[in-house]
Amino acid sequence: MKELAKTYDPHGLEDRLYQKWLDKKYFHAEVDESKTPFTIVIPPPNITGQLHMGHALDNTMQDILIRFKRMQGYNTLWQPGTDHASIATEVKIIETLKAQGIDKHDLGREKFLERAWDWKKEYGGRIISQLKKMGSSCDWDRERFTMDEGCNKAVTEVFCKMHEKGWIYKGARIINWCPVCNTSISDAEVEYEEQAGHFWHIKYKIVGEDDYLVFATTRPETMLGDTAVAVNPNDERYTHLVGKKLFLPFVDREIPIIADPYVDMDFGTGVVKITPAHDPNDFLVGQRNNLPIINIMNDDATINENGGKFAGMDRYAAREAILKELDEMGLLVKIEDYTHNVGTHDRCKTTVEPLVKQQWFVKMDELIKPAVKAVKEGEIKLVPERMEKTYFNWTDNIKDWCISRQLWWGHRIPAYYCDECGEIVVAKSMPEVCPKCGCKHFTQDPDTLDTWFSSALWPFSTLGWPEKTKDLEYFYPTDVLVTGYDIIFFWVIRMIFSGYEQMGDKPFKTVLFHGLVRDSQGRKMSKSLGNGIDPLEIIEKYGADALRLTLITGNAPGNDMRFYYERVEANRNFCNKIWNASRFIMMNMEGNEVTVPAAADLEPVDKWILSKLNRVIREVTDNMENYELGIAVQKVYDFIWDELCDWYIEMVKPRLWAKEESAKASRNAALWTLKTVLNDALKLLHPYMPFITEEIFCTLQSEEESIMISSWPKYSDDRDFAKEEKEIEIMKEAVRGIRNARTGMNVPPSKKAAVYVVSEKEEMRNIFEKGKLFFASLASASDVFVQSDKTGIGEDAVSVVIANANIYIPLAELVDLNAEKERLAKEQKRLEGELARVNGMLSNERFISKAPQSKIDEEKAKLEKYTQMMEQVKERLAALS
RNA sequence: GGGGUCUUAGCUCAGCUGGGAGAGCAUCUGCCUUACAAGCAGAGGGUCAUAGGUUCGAGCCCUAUAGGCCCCACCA
Repeated sequence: MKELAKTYDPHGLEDRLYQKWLDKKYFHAEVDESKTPFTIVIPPPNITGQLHMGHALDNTMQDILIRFKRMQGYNTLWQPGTDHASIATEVKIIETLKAQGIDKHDLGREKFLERAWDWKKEYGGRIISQLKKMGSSCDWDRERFTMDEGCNKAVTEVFCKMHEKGWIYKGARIINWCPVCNTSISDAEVEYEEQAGHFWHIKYKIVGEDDYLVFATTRPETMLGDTAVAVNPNDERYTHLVGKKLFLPFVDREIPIIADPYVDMDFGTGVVKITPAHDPNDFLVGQRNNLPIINIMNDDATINENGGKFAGMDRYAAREAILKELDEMGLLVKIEDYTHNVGTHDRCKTTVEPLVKQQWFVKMDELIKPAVKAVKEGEIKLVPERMEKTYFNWTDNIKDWCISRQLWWGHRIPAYYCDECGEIVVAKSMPEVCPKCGCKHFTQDPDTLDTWFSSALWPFSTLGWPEKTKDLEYFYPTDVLVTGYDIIFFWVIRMIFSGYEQMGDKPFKTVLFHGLVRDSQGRKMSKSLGNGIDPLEIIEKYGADALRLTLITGNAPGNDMRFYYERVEANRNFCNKIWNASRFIMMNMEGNEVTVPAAADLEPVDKWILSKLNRVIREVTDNMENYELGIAVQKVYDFIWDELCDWYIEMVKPRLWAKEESAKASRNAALWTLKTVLNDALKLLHPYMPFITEEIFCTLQSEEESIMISSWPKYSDDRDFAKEEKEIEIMKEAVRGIRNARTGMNVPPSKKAAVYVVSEKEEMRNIFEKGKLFFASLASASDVFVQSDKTGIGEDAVSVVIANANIYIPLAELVDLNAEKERLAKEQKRLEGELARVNGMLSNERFISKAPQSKIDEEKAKLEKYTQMMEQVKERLAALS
């Protein structure tokens, strides 16, 4: 047998085992009709990205599920890949170019894209290698990219199909514009941020009258684009003015006073200036009232030619200039401080400018219906369930999705414009002839698609769609999607409606959400704060298993968690604990051929631990099936550390030490039990801690080639030993009592003493008789005497009361009678409390009549036990006084 | 404005369908007991935010209140 090193050192070991798994192709999945598939598609990380704690958590969860199901015998596929992340990547490349003094536009589209692909080559692989460090068992042979040939094909296919259906259209709508990134963005990409601003009260002169109309605005520069001023139709203050005109300064335009219900009479002056080109609400008012739309801004948010003398100024400079002039003209009535929410671009934090522009949109009203139905009817399950509220909140207020981006890195929109007549042709490739004018020259739409357009197709595009592949037929729909709740709108919903629309079926059965990993102070980890913790550093220092365990324990699905080094350390210590326990077991197996013991050779302790393990297997499996990953691993942790290491191994030591021939069968039974329990415990732990479990497993039994393809342990009725479990729990209680009493008396562990177990019940005497050997060792006893009365025991002994037995430790020279009385008095008080509680319950008639019988029986048993113990304590106290 | 979520031991958090409050870390006391001091044995520490309600029984279910966090919408 191989030997394990003396302390656990993850270095070297992790890379070696990961390479072994790769070499053996354990991660690879092929269609196999004889097996049930279990599929997870990875949320593709951005090629700009480095592995951060969020990825670490996300991928650990996926790997746990995949490894669990693989061991259960499913044909598991974890489909990996990366995302081109159009805007994020483009921004990064522009930055790099800028550092070299190159402007994107000078470089030109083609050269720029060459650079982008270079970038992909250089950094696309980085995150993948980092995922491997985590132990992720993805099928790397199937690695995909959102802009590879297959995904491109899927994107084009979807675009054309949906356009044909009329669900993708081009139109001039008000969209969110980022003047820094120079592109439109979707509603989901706008982040609202509270900012201190001002509320400027301005007045316009009423045409033909000597009067003015006062209104307030937070963005005075947009006045250049005003095409009306609105009041509420029910506002009697202004009814007489509706239909009249106002004079708009600077641009010398007369604009109407209109009535529209959008205006809130109680807010401000009850008058709103209407700028249809630069405000979403105003745009709607404009549509209702047929107002002209006057765009006053260029793409970089400077004022355009429609802004008269302010043309060319930046939006904020124009604001200052306009205010100054209005003030000079006496039109600025007052300035209020005002805090309001300002929309910013989530990527660059620039204040977005609502603009009216021609863009491509996805019509959402019909598309969303199956996605709503699926979640409502439980076809798709969200874990935790409360995420459904968030989901429906979005679907209930869905707006059309602006999908065109004025970027270069991404899927170019398959729309072609006839150079002659401007006819738009949407097609999979450049059309030959214009259907309208017969011309043969086309120009493709320069815009690209929102990066989420392609990731929405990820669950089926990666399996070969639009081709009807076997993979698609076999692995789709996938089983679980694991992701953060922060991208539920961006990605989860869009995958769901895309799945139903393109595949006619859900993309996955369950969505398992996790929260954010925060720093120890609860702050988001971010570059600007510099509080990010690099998972690779943690792996370097503590090992991937310790990191994985830290990310999974002590937090519930969908909840944010804080990251503490102390917790990683504690989990590293657990690694060491398993390592050493395994080392101990193997040391003792050395030179012994361990065989399956005869049933009669198994001692009660052996049955006790087997029975405990059996239950842990059932519970852990249940928890994992229900995605309670943290609870599950906590149970394995407790089982290994508390039951196996702190109790069972200690109980079994004397049997392992015994060298006489007559003890051989017992030693073999102990060794077999140790090996069996360790083996199954390792299996239960493997999904969480793949490296250490593999290393030990392979050392422990050379006949199996890897734990990751071994079978998941199963609960078995044959391993349910209720009687032995009870017996050993009684002995544990006795041991604890003795240790407690000894500590209370300040007896050092080195000081051994005889222990007398006195019980009138033969059953009790048998239990202790059978466990005498380990009982002596655990209770620091020089000798253990099991007897039915107090023969040979002096009164000056420490006594420990357990149900149906009294344990005496004669330590004449050490016993302080007063302390002993005090200890017993304390015990008496505790029992009094217990009895009061039990009696209270049992004397409550409504409890007796309404509580289930099992609960009543339970309480009755307790009453009996405590009554009996109380008698003994009283007796003992009487004897001492 | 709408919705969600949290408030449990000094700290960070678990606690599944209601049936005697748990973990890790920290603190205190003993132990280098031949797997492990990254360890072992023990101890202290909680009116489970507050107030009501449902129930034989509430940390868990319902209502209200207070405070924290988050999401969505956004009154110009």
